[in-house]
This record gives sequence, structure tokens and C-alpha cells, in this order.
Amino acid sequence: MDTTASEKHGNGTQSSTQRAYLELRSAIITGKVQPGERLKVETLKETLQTGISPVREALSLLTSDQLVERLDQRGFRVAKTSRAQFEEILDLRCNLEAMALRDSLESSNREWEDALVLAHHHMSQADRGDLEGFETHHKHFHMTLLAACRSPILLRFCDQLYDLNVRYRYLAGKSKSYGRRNVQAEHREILDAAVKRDVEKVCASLIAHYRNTGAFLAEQIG
Amino acid sequence: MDTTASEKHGNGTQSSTQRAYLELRSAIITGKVQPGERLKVETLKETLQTGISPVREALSLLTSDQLVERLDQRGFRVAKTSRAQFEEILDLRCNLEAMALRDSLESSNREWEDALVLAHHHMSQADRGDLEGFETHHKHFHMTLLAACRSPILLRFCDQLYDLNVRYRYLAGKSKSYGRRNVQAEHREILDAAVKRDVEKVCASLIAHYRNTGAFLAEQIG
DNA sequence: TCTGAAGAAAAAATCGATATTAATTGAAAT
DNA sequence: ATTTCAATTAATATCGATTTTTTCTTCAGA
Repeated sequence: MDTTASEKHGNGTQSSTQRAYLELRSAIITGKVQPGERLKVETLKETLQTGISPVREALSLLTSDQLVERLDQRGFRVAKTSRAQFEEILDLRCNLEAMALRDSLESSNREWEDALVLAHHHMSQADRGDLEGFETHHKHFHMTLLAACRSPILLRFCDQLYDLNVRYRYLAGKSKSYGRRNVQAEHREILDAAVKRDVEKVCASLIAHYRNTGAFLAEQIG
Repeated sequence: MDTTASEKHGNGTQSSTQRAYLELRSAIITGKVQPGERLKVETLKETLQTGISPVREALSLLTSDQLVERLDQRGFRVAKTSRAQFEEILDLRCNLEAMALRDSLESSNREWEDALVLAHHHMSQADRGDLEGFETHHKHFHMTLLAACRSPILLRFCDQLYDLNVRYRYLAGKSKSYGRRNVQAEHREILDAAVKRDVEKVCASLIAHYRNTGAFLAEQIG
């Protein structure tokens, strides 16, 4: 029942803008709308069952996430993808997450460790068939790893990069099932090293994990 | 005559949203509106001489730049500042710009070198009294340094961090004039090392430059 | 047949008005 | 005097309509 942050005030309402933003973002990440596809406000208004203003605001927000491109006065379109960008994202993630991870481990405490163990447990029990469901847990595990890092801005960058990357996973992985490699073992290795606070080991394992997945996906993309 | 990217199509028009965005962003960075200050749409509509929609879109865009915060259904306000955030930004800039700089130098060519020399020249000739004018040149020099880097996303992060940082400069530097340290010499050192493609030297000089300025500003902020 | 200009159609951007929601004030009750 | 609740006020969020811009189509002229 992850009803997002906007439930702070207690009431279960969520602004139309927020709803539109989340739904559209999900559609882009999971590939329900194609890279480069034109995003017409009139069409989205129908699809998202809302008015023009929320749609435009959602699109503005997605622009900053680099998931949508704004064209002059010619509307919006889904951001294009490329092999080059995929590799760029991979490299950046390795570098930035390593930074965040070092700091996270350094300032980690018991609650963090507990949260991480749980995140791993939930991920390992998640149904691999349900790609979207599994992704939620997978992201949660990786973000929890970094969560103790004291730089919110860096965490935001990592989060953004994660989403950009997941998009490529959906793009490539629609046919082939995800997880023929021993991803489970890699996650386990990361968890164990993290619990031991073995900084160098965790960083190495995490980067290896990303590069492995990356090499596999790059192959699919072509 | 830096009339932004939206002049692509040749006609000198600029959307209201873009105008509002740039003007408001500048007002926040230069401290014309205070951190934490409420941003009422009705008021901004007057100030920016435009309608509600462009104002709201501009605010959405600024939210992603981390210059504006969105409150539930209670509008927007200027992002708060803090000593902690100032230091966070400083550290991040050192790390990310070093990354970008290494790659930029590696893939640099003659045009890049020429552009850098010019950027430095223009900065050194700019009037120090005109803070805003000088800032334009200063930013241009630092961004040109990184410009050959092949990771657009990383460059975007650096750009964003630069702006977040400049805000603190304005906040601190309104009274005391900027440049009592020998900033000129530091820039010169960076330029020379860059032209020589001495990667380690440039990175060291750049980081020293940031840390010096940072220490000075931190003192002002308190 | 090709080129280019004019007009028509489509879409985006913007505006003003309405509906919702939160903040404030003041009165009543403890 | 203080707290609570209700009514008022203010501001946000949203919508439908209008204006502006771009794109598409058609038709005249070379």
C-alpha cells in the first residue's frame, strides 16, 4: 500500500498532478510508450482521466527526470534511448553509487542494517514472473543500501539514474526472462558484505553486479 | 546575447513558461527572494506579468532543480538553505566535477582548448563590480572546462550543482566583495594546467579552488 | 512534375473562471 | 483565560474556452 509521500496530511487524497506524474512515469519506464513517441496533451488527458493543467505539470516534472523532452512550442515526447546513453548511465551509476555507498556504510546503524536485511528478504521472496512487482522490491533493496548516505542530493541523482536504467531493462527484457544469471547470489554477496561493513567488498560486488547486468543488457539492445 | 536554447527555430519568441522560469530562477539564485519564502501564484502572476499556467509550470521545473519546494496542496516556497547543504554541495561538486574534468581533458581537442582560453579571457576582463555579469562569465569558464566530457547527464548534474552553489555565494557575498583572495591566480593555474592537459594538476587546482572559496563562504554563513 | 505560397486543420500555450482545500478568525463553552 | 469548533477568508488546484503557433494540405505557377 505504497501511497506515496503526499499522504503526509493524513487524508488519502493525492493531487491529480501527482497521479498523472506517477502513472506517466511508470508508462515510460516500463516501455508502454515508446522512446521518441510524441506525447499529445489531448490524448494524455483522456488516458489519464484528468485535465490539461495536471498533464502539463506532470510532463514538466518528467522533463527534469530526463524521461521526457520538451520541444520548443511543439509539445513533448518520450526521451529517446541509445546504446551510448545506456553505457553512460551504467558508468555513472557505478561511480555515484560507489560514492553514496561508502558514505552510507560509514554512517550506518542498526536500523539501517535491519531495513536492508528485510529489503533483501522481500526481494528474494518476490515473484520473478511479475516484472513490475519484482522491480519495486529490487529498487527498494538497492536504494536501502545507499539510504544511510548523508547527501540527499546524491541520493536523488542515484534514484534518477536507477529509473533511467530500469527503462533499458524493460526495453531489452520483455522477451527474455530476467534472471538467468545468478542474480540471487550476487545480491546475497552484496548483502553479506554490507552487513559486515566491508566497504571495499560491497563496492566491488555492487559494481560487478551492475557491470554483469549491463553487459547482458547491452547484448540484448545490440 | 545569451538568449537561451529556445531560440532554435530562428524566431526570437520565447514561451511565457521559459521566460517565467528563467526570471524566477535568477531571482532565487541571486537572493532577490529569500530562502523559505512562500511563492504565491497570484503574486508571481503580477511580478512576472503572465498567467497562472506558465507560473505553475515554471515552479514545477524549479522544483526539479531543487530551488523550489512543493508543499502538499499548499503551494510552493523557495528552497531552504543550510550550512549542511552548503557543505554537501561543495563535496559533491569536488567529486562530480573531478570525474567530468578527467573525461573532458581526455577527449578534449583544439576547439575545446580555444574555447577555454577565450572563456578565461572574457572572465578576466569582466567587471568585478557587476556581480551578476561576472557570474555569467565565471560559470561559463567552469562549464567550458568540463564541456568536452562525453556524459551529458553528468554535465547536467554539475550544472545544477553550480547553480545551487552560486546561491550561497550571493547569500554570503552581498556585503563583502568577492575576490579578496587571489581568485585570479587560481583561475590562471587551472587554465594553464588544462592547456597542458595535466589531469592531476587541473583536478587538484580545481578542488583547491572550490575548497578555498568554500571555506571563505562557510565563514560568512556562520 | 516540381516548387512554393496560401489556406485549413491540428496541436500547443495561455488565460479566466470555478471548485477544492487549507488557514484564519471569532464566538461559545469549559 | 483557554480550548474547540464553526464560519469566513485566502490560496491552491483544476477545468473549459480562447489564442497562438505549427503542421498539413491544396492549388497555382513555373
